[in-house]
Amino acid sequence: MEPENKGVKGSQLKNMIIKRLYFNKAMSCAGLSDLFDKSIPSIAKAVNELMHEGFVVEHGYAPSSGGRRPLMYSVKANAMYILAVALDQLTARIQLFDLQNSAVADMLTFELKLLNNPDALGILTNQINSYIKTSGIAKGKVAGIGIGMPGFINVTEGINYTYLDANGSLTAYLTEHTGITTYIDNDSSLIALAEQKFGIAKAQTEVMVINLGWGIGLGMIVNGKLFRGHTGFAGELSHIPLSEDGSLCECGKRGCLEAEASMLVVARKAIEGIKQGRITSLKHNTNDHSKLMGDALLDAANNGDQFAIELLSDAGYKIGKALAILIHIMNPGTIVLSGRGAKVAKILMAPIQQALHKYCIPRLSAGTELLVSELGFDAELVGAAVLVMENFDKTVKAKVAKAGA
Amino acid sequence: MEPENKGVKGSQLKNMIIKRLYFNKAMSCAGLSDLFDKSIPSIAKAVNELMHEGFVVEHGYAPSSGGRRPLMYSVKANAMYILAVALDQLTARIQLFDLQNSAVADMLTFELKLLNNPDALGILTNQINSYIKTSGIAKGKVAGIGIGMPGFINVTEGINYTYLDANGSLTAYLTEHTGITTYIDNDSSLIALAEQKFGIAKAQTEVMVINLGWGIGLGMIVNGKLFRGHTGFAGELSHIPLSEDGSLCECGKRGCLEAEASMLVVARKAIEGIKQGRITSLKHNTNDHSKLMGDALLDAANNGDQFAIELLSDAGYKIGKALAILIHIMNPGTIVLSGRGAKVAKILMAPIQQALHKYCIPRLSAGTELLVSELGFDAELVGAAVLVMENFDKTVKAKVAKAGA
DNA sequence: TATAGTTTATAAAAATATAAATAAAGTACA
DNA sequence: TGTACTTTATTTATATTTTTATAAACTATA
Repeated sequence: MEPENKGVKGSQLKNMIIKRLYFNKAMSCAGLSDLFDKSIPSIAKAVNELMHEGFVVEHGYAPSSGGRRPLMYSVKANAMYILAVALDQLTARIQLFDLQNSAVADMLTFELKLLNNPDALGILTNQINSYIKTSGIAKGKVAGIGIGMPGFINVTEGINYTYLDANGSLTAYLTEHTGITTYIDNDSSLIALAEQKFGIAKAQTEVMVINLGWGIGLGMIVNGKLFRGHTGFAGELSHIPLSEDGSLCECGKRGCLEAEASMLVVARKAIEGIKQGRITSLKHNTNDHSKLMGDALLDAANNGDQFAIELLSDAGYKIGKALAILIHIMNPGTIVLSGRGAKVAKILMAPIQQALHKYCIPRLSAGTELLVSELGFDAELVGAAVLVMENFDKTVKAKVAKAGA
Repeated sequence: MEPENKGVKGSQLKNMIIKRLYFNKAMSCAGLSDLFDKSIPSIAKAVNELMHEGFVVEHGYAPSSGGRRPLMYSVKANAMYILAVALDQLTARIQLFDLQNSAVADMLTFELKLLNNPDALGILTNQINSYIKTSGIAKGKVAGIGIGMPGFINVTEGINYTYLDANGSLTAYLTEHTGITTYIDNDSSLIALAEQKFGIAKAQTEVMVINLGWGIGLGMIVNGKLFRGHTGFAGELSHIPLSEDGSLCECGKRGCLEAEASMLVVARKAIEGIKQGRITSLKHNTNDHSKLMGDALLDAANNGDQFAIELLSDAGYKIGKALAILIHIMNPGTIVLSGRGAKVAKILMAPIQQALHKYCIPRLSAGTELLVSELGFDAELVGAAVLVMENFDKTVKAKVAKAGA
């Protein structure tokens, strides 16, 4: 009936090629042929069409590997754009990227309280719309919106059961009110995705990414893909029973990692210590609010404050014990320390390694590399952009407005 | 050059269909078309060829779902056979199955010590060859040999680094000396595979299978597939740090699950208890050997012996604590208690559930079903057969001798 | 510096798979 | 009981994809 449905299969191959060229810098027809298990003529045809449509450009010749040099192709950076959104409990960040993950507009940061805030969704929608308008980029050229946020999320339905109640699917709501296909996922999952696609764990297939925030999150890459478990709760590292006699956790149990080693708990310990007269540069920080103290504490530790380092080392050892358990079960190739706390990761490394030596079978810990994120605080935004392109080959919808020369 | 290479793609589709019909009892052309994303004519052609070749037979009409009833097809049971081998430290089992997993020859059981036994591989090879000969089945009709065994195994290379040194690839050796393509895998992994394909966890995608043997093994099904981790050590549940002050484990650490709750440890505790004069029916069992005591203990518990039940309950509670950790990290849909100890699983269930209540976040344990294996001791053999058919679509080799009417 | 061997690219012919049309066999409901 | 709607199966014409052959560009080696 509809003529635009013709050749859906062919256009799917083209979408797969765009997606691949987004993740890899450049590829040859031969490489794509191997990857997709399609003949070289088929790939060449699709690539040529994509060039004419303005999505792909030639990228020069790669060095020979013993024969004729392959002509490389890469995606045209400004053929499409991706809107990335990163939310935490209090703050929202919005950033527009091109297809080479370069920012094409200044990042927008604004306060957005998620908990018990019925206005939050409306504010977010307006901010997204006005941000795109200000950027001067046509909506038709935005491939999608990716959103990372805390809470328990049903990815396929696009529902966050904890925050931003949209009376149904949050992504459906945003897709309708922005005119751009929207995807959401858990913040820790997106950080993991970013680290595996563009970060320190690039191309690794078994990666555990620790999101050191106010809580302790875990994003799991299993078999090269995000793993969420049967009901979406996988990676609840923060509430495994670590010790019998630990302090009481908000979840009602004792000895949880989060109740012993999260940045929030460390900050509270700092406040307590100061009240009891501990000598520390944090003393001058009269602020009694845990989260502000947390930020101050991280900086103090990096500046050599002994009390701050002591508190972090204690937390690190406990994190290490949890990682030992994780290594035994998952045998990951890589563990990445990421998130807000990544900036003190170097201080955490020593006690973590110490705990791994004590609690890990050597042949197991030997197979796992412990690394610190280089993306840092940007990881969640990058992950949100990745989320959009991860879904790009599944989009059956009409392709983004023709790219033009 | 070689004409038999022609149509490899088409024959691969046919192998995929045979594999699918091995796992599902019967399927229609429409169903296969959906599954493989191929057109119905393509599937119909392949199915008809397979019928003429004697691999597939009609299986009657399925009930209508609102339209014309689909004609179902199933694999011809005696078109091919599978040789399954299950090894533990001391005993070997060999069994020949048809494509409907029915035994077509009596099971062969014989002593085979794996540790420090240079003759083991030769004996096993001879036993396999003579078993097939005795069965009267032509070697050309055996699709493959699947072997499950303890030890650290490199599946792709077919090497067991712990036992049965073949001076290289064990599977290559056996393939050469039997003339039948051979595959090996870890015993716990194969038990998991069996439970997911033909056991209590059929068609589940996130399954953790506990192999309650002399040690405590874990086979992991993630995303519907066996998961082995980055270097093949995933699922080392038995050596995670459970408590700070537990007894010393063979691995050199303290508080490991295996040192607290394995059947071997429970048996040792029983021997000790008897020496200290505990009242128990096991008293009459003068045997001081842990493994024999273990078997006696399982039976005594099932017969209501209070001392045996007490020991097992204690072990069960510790296993439950470990499962709580596993649930937090993996969020599996199903946990199956399988292996040698499965016959006392009902006794273990109560203390395990008790531990889960104590150590698990409710919304997590609510998503996981705890089940007892129905395959029992046969699981490893079934898993070994499954292993062969799992690889059936990857076989590029000349197909098994024509099935004939 | 030839020569043989690789790898990549392109154009034609050949093989293959799919969509569309049609038929067959059933359900659901007025 | 008949009509409309589904689902499955088969045939044919069409479209697509892959071989195959050929050429081009480069490496390695005698």
